Amino acid sequence: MPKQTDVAKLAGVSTATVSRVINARGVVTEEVRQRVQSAIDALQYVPHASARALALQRSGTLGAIIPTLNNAIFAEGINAFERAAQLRGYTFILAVSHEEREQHAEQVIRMIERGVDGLLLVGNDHEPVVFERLEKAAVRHVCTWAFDEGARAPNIGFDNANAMHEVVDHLVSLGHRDIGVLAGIAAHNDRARERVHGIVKRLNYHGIALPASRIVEVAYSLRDSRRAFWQLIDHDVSAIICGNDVIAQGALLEALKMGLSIPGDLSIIGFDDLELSAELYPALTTVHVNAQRMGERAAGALIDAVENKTHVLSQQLDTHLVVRGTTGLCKEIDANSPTIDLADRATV
Amino acid sequence: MPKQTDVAKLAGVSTATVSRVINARGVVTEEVRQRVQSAIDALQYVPHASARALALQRSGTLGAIIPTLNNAIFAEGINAFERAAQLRGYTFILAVSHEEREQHAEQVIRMIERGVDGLLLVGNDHEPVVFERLEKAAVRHVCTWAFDEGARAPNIGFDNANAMHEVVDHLVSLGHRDIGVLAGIAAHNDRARERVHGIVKRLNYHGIALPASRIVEVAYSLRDSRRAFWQLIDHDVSAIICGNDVIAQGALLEALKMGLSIPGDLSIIGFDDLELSAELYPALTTVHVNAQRMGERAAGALIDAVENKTHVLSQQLDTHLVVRGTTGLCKEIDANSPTIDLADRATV
DNA sequence: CTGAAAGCGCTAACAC
DNA sequence: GTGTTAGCGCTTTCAG
Repeated sequence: MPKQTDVAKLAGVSTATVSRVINARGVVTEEVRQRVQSAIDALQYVPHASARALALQRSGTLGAIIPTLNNAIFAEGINAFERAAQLRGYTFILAVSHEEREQHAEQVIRMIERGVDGLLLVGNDHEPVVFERLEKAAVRHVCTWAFDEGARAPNIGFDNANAMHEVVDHLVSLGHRDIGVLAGIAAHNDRARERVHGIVKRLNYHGIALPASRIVEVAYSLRDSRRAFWQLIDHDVSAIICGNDVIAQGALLEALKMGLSIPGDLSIIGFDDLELSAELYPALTTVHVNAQRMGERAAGALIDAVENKTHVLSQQLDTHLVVRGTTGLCKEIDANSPTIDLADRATV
Repeated sequence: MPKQTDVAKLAGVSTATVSRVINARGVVTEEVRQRVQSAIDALQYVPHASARALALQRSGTLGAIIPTLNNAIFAEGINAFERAAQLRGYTFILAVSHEEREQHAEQVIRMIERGVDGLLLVGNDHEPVVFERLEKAAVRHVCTWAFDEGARAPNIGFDNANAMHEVVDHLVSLGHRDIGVLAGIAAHNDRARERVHGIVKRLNYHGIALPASRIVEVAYSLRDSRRAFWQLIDHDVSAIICGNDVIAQGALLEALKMGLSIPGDLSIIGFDDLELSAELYPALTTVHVNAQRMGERAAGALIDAVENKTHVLSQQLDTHLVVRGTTGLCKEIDANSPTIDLADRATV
């Protein structure tokens, strides 16, 4: 592989000049610039990023550590993050933790080794050592998919608990009182915990209890969700709130398969608003999350902080309920009995 | 950030010794090893990957350039590729081309700059300059999602054309003669082209023509697929072969919505066998592709070649038709007329 | 405007 | 066994 010296020799200049041309810094005669450029083209010279990173003490890379790519919502966010990074000239390094806790701290260290300029993490639930290392190494980082006031690191995401308020309000206004939850696995996952917490809190606000037996934890997969659905159905619920759309899709598919009429017999609500959710029949009522924007914002915030030598700023994104075809009036409500008017209390 | 010199000083040894301890090469007294290790822990020393790469002339990274992450099949393959890379100690660099042709050659150069030890590409349809650069830089690479004898670079994937043979045979054996195709966009996409080519060839083998009007190109999205579905339906087909499962899911959803009975009125076949396809009702008949294995194999082959200083070996993976609920007898076939017996010709 | 030279942090001979 | 030293390819003062 040709190196800068080769280009310099061929162009009859010093390596310093070649460097100036490549990085468009300092001033170089147009004539020299062209000579260098020709040499670069002729040799198909490609600069050596590691050498550059070593001299510059900046790698020009952004990293991300995510739980999995096998969930469309993460894939979408990462897709956008990568694109934004690329547009601003940064290379993207990805690590998938595959939900394995031990991997995580290890992966953060790998990212520090690689000298990433900025790092995206998912959620706020990370071991303290993770933040210590990151701070010590002065690697800017941002926790996404969550927005908590008390978080140790900057957050770019939404309030998972609050997002559930309108979900609960919606169901309650339709007369539902017996509500079940098909939640994501809570361990090491603050998003899943916060969502359940938000549901409990808001039901409580409406004077409705949520017995533990009506909360079932399930992995984010269609198959697991279909199986878990049965555990809940036994508990005589008229509506199910799901930890995300994959779970909701599983529940919907299973409900339809067992011959239930949706939303006649049962209401179902998801979270994420995946492309598919709008296309199913009936289309899924769910909470819309703009993962693409979150990815773009995270990349932008990280890069801004790096280039302006400032701190990463938190940003709260919003979510909103998209009412579609899987939620309807609770059939156990007598049509003549007064339905609760939420107008005076439902606003947050 | 502490560097090797700091560790060396604190442990009272030379940097060479520190290096030996870290890389577990050469021999070091157990006592010294421990002293160095303590120093590393005390300082929370993290080696500098760029400096290492520069000295070693190997980066310890693997790269991948893919069209998008917003298609579960790529996400799955990349997820597996990353995992395999990580398990063998390699860092993963990802670039998404977002289907933009110009980006592509540029991205390959970025990968070379980063000094990736191995690179995964999707399909064989890349500009010659891409291969030239890669060969010149001696970066091992592999083209996935395809297996073509004549390909310039090593392939780890399946034969897209051949995969369609059993699809066609299946439909023909069910009596279908009026077949439509909802194909992926052919431009810059050899996989999409090969699939259509395989269909045409096999139909031809059965003496069935496929008029151009019955081939509709469509982007890989549910929404586009639903729209395109109408163009095909006008052409009076009894079965539709889709470029992938996303397209097939869109077609299925739209068909059900318009009140068609599936497979009674229309048969539909997909490609990829996404998790969802098995869960829909009726479940989708489709071609199973093991993207996870493909990702693992690609990473393994790349790393083997790098570490053994050999060439990357091609591997052909197989696909197979999974017959589920969206394909059935062609209703236009008179039940009494002799159905064609394929037993003697259907084997490839 | 351009060149010379030092140094980024690490590894690999080669001495000792 | 362990230390010394010379780069790996690039950028960046500092002279000129």
